[in-house]
Amino acid sequence: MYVESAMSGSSRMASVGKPIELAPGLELPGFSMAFDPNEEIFGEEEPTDFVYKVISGAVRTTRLLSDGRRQIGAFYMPGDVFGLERGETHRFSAEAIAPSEVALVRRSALERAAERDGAAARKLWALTSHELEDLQDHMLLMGRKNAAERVGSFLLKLARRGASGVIELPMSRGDIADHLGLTLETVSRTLSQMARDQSISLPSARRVVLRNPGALLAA
Amino acid sequence: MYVESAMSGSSRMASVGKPIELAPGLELPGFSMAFDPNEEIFGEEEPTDFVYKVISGAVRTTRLLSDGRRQIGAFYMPGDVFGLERGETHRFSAEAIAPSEVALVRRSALERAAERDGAAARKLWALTSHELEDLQDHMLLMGRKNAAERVGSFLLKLARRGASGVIELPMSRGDIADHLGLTLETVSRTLSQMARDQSISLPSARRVVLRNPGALLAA
DNA sequence: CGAGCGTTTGAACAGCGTCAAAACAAGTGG
DNA sequence: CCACTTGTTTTGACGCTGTTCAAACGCTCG
Repeated sequence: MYVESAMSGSSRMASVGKPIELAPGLELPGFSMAFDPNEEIFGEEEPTDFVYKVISGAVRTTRLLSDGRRQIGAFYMPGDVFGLERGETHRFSAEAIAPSEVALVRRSALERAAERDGAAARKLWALTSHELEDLQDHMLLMGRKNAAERVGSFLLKLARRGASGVIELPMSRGDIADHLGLTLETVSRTLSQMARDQSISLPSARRVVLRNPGALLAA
Repeated sequence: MYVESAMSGSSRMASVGKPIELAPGLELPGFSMAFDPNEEIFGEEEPTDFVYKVISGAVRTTRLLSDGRRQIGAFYMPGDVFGLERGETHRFSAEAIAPSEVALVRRSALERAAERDGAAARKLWALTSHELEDLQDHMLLMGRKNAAERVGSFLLKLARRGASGVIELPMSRGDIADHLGLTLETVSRTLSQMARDQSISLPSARRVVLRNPGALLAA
């Protein structure tokens, strides 16, 4: 969808002018919207009019090759900011994975804040920088790790944000596969194998408990 | 090597206090150094005291897994800035590929400039942002493209910067492989195949001429 | 001319992908 | 409450792409 056209009169806008905290100490006026699973939040090539933050639910950013092959750039969980780009148009599309509430801040508001306030500018740079660091880790994963190492690294990364030892997976096997550069069958097989090895347990398909995190470690 | 310790009295410092143009309209005082092929410019975990710019030659940034598997993050050609990170220590090491001259600018000088001048801060953000975009393309390449598509994309990207149709490769097959997530044998075989198909010609191992760029295109 | 790398090529192998089917979970309507 | 539908996950059998191991080739530079 294209937000500009959906904005006026949409019943899905939860509120307007609410302060949104994009980073610690960086609050800007914005509003929030609700999205259903698989609903597009913004599309590739659309203008970068907004910056987004996940309030609840989960979001994926995706990129497609002309023949349909898909790469998921990242998953965003509550508190994460996404869609911050310097160019005029998005290079990824973003979709809700689960029912999600997403906060939107106008890019123009952001730019004015960065103009006025050096500290705000630095915080925005930090957001981009952090995304870059994540991607650098991911590049090593995709370039040089095997299937078990990829899935293991993915689980460990998820575990790091969730405080408890139980990981709730909002995304499907196919989403994980398209994020890790594998097929959904390989992801499923790898998880089954890890469960057989007692490295994890799988109380249900979307729930993982780490039993032996060390066994998932690669480098 | 660790520059701080090598700086005083080094005969390799070509000059001091020279103005270095990190981005169009962003000049900062710095100095330049010469590096031999395979010589380390900075190491993983070293403090991020400098930002670097290739004057001549070529540079690679690399990351290692504990068992020696290597991922090359990017190749930097004359005019490119590298080593700009927000954290206190580098997440990659950098080595010269060919005999190279590299300009160094103190990070502290950079930070003072960004503090004073909003435009300078924005240019630094743009550098990080551009690196992020490159990496996003690379992620799609590594996650979803086959060997021929990876090598093809790599050649097309190199061709885009060199104005002429002839590409000079400063890096080895092994370097290309570690950048694309392949083995050096696969890179070599793929290039040979492309030459057989008349998509390229290989006047020498380190020189590629694009004969049919369209055939290299993937998506 | 010979030594030492880097590159090319070959043959066998393995990891992951593809295709297919069955099992499972969740929601819907009778 | 159960039968049915739909989408997701698991599992199996097989094949291909890219890796591994190995040898030959060809630059480049003493």
